[in-house]
Amino acid sequence: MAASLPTSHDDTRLRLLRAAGEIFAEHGFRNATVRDICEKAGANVAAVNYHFRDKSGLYAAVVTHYFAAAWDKHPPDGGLSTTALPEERLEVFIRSWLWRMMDSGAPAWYGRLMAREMAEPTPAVTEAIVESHIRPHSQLLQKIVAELLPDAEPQEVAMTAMSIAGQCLFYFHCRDMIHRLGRSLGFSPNDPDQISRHITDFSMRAMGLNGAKKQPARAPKRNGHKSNGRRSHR
Amino acid sequence: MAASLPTSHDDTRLRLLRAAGEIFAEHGFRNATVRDICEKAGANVAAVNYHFRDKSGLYAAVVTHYFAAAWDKHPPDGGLSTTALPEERLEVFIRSWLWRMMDSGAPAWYGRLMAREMAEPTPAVTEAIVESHIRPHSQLLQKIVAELLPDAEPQEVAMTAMSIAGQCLFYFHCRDMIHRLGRSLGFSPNDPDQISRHITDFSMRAMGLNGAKKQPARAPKRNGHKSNGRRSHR
Amino acid sequence: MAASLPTSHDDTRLRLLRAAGEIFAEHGFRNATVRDICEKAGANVAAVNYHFRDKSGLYAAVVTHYFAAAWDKHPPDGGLSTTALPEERLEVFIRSWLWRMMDSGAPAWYGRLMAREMAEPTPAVTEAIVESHIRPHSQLLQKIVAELLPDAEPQEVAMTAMSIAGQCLFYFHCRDMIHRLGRSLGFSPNDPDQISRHITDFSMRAMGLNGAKKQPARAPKRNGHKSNGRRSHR
Amino acid sequence: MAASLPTSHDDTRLRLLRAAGEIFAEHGFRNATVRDICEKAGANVAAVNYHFRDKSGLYAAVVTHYFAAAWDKHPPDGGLSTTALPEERLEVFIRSWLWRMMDSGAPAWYGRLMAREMAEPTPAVTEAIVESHIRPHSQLLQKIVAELLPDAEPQEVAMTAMSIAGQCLFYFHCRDMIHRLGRSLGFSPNDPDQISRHITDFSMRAMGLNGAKKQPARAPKRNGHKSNGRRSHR
DNA sequence: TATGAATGAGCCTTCATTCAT
DNA sequence: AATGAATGAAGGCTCATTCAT
Repeated sequence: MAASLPTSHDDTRLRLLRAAGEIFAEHGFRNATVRDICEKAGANVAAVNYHFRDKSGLYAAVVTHYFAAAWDKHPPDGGLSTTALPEERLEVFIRSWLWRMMDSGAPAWYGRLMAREMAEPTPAVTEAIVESHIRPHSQLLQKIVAELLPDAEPQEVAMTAMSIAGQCLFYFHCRDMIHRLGRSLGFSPNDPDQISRHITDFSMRAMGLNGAKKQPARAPKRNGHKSNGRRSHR
Repeated sequence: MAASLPTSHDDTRLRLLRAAGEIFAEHGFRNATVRDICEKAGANVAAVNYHFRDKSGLYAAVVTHYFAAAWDKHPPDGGLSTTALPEERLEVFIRSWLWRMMDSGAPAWYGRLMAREMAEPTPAVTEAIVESHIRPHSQLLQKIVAELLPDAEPQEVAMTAMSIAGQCLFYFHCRDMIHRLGRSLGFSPNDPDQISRHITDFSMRAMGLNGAKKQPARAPKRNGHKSNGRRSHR
Repeated sequence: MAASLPTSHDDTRLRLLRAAGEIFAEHGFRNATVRDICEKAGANVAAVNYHFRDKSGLYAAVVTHYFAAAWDKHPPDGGLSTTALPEERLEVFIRSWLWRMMDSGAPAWYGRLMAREMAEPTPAVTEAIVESHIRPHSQLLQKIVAELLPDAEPQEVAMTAMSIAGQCLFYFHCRDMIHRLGRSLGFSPNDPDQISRHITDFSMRAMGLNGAKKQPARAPKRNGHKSNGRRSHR
Repeated sequence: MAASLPTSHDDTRLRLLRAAGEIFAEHGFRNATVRDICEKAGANVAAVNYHFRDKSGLYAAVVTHYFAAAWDKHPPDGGLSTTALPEERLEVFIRSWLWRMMDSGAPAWYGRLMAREMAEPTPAVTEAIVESHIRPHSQLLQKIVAELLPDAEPQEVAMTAMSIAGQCLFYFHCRDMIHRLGRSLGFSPNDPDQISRHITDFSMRAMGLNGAKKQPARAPKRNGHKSNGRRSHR
């Protein structure tokens, strides 16, 4: 993960990053305490200020670090060429998004951090993330939708993209609520592949593009392997 | 809004509730300070303790108060009888939800508070709200969807409901992000009626129920339901 | 207990006195809160200030009230004439003291209040109590000792009186500690009559006055009835 | 005493301990304020939290510290071997106890703190002190008495020990009252050696062991035991 | 007469940060 | 390069008291 040999300096830095990831994700920026982070990282109280200048500095480092890691593991284009069919690219876009948010692997805090950033934006950090990741992500989705709806006006494209984004984010923003309502919902969705299938189908039909995959009840042509994180992309 | 001068008849309790609404909505529970709230309310620091026992007590009171106010102003059934057509009821459901979240009238903090509650749940408060409002709301949506898709399996109904909910909440959870991305989106949605029209159409088509109501220019059948509070502005 | 018909005014006053007695005894002056007292008394928060001007005023009233009550119930001279034998008067003095401190009847807080007053004197209150009760009490003991040791110098009389007083107070000041050490002590003394017998014998012997009652193991001539508080005196 | 100017080498921790000793002794646990202590110690308000975690933590540290210091300076056995004569050991036991309580040297707050602890026990602190000091102390006294009264039943031994302990503690628990009553007492005892002589003689006679040592003018056999710290003053 | 509402001072504690080494 | 010690600014809360009715 770190380039060159990890010196003891870099080591402490990394331990802080990891500990901070967990704690920020769990408690949010304000509620997390520097002391807890340092204790978890086995470092001195002053280490944060030393390595990251600031609590905010640490936070920014953490967010960008895990954002990058998650995007690296589950890229939005899934490795597909930009010339691939838009249907395919939409499916990959949605599935990778869900995986980024629900993956419980190393970059597990990506999701929680992103949610916190949205509910309680930290100006400087948000700024950086938006420009480096979120804006391109949003534009990629709009591009795909525009290709799928060549005749639609820009505003319709934008709103369609939002409808898709909304569906994806729902499983994340409302995960606690979903879990809480679980019983009366009848089931609790936790398989990114199943969810992405539903969202893709739902959205395709809504765009009037209900091709052959109309109502297949149980994802027929996508050999139903429980996707284990490190799929083929990249 | 524009709290005007707090008259002596104006209950301190009420002034606190109002001030706390604003401040909790803006800063969240932890970040908000009792001192700020009291100053804004023109009350003593101890007033919170006296009237609400606790900072948490005040918070709970604020949330339940504004939740109730918003639901009163924009009820999810819009006054429609349960025998009304499910298409109509879905439309009303979606529109009232958006209005609750985006209305800038008196219960303007409903939305922000709800978002905060979802991102950083306050166990006791959440519990109360879920049972009194959110669970019934969720069940109402599922009931409507079930009527629209009489042949669908429960799980499909549930996921369809989530797709609809996700679209509605998106405009709320991501409002800051939408605003920030504004330029590259081409437009910034802020008319609950317009948005609700899009979501309704999008979802109806996705359900295979694309009737004659495709693109009817401007809010088609907004006959007299309660959700007419503050409509014309902007 | 109250003279004349207890008006609702006097009634509240008395309820406050009783409630304050319990709470002051249990928590001490500072730790006791006006609110708790009022709540226990079923009175308004402002009642204390209304009836007793002050928290201190209430405290003074409570202490003097229960002091007087306890002395009324267990007077130091036990009703004995000043011409009675000093041996008898010493015995009565000691026994009544222990009863005042250990009686669990109505003036049960006498003891606890007195202890608190000694450990953490409240100047104004102490002043009053000392002059009205404690100084006369101390002088009575010295007078008895002086009669028992007619040849002793004043200083020896004084120190002998203190040795007697110390023994009496021990069972009170250290009651918690005695209880705590209970197991290793082998027994835990709680019978004022038994204790007073021991102290009297111990002190008489120390004064060289070991008359016929030397080592009677089990108080022979004091018909061993479990003294039930309201004995013959007064 | 006379804290002198706190040098920078002078540990903040120690300065806090000293300041807290004085203030806790004077005002008790609740009434003492962290601010006062820190101000007196020339330290920051947060220093208490840093070094002792808590106001309670500081208190516990203070009590145990001064307890240990006082016992070190005036040990209950005075350095005597357990094979020494019980008469001697009793005398030393009593005198060291009085010195611990009345010494105005460095561990001067021992007494006041102990008194407070007894009147208003702080569960956690008391627990520790009882087991480490008080219970052994109590057992030592009982052992000595048992040797002096080889034929007595355990209960008589116990009550005799309490009579001795009561006399010792009296000069301490009631020191304010003694001072207040001073005039009518004729003298005010403040010489631990004189007092201990009286208590020893009084108790020995009460036990029927009035040997030849009646009234030997001045501290008879104070051969080299540690309890010679600050003897000559006053 | 008696009270519910409101007050302001003050307390303990937490926390990010800095300083001296 | 890195740390343990120390700081100061708040923050939530409690409490006795007062005020208007």
